[in-house]
Amino acid sequence: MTPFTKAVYDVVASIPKGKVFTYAHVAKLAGKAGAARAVGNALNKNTDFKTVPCHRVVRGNGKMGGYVKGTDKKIALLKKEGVIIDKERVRTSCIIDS
DNA sequence: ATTATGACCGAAG
DNA sequence: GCTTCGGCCATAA
Repeated sequence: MTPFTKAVYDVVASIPKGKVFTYAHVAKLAGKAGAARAVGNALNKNTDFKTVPCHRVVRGNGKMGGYVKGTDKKIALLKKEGVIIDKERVRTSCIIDS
């Protein structure tokens, strides 16, 4: 595991319940702003939502990125946690992209 | 060092 | 709205 990946995990693990981060935002908090693509790559190798709730990370436009179980399962989990979903899309109000 | 890859992003049609 | 294209970045080989 690389330092960047570790940073990404730490950030993702700090995402509050009922809210979601964008890949770009996670990248920025990880110290590598703009490395959204690299973030997705790191999450792809570790789909442990027990230690890393990767289902709380969505794309900049609110659409789903990827998920081992499929975007539908990811949406179901988010809704279950209290995140509002609009037609396969996360409500902007629930996305933390400061 | 160079090439290839991927859960991305923004602009253009 | 959606699709396509070019550009970004960290990793692996």
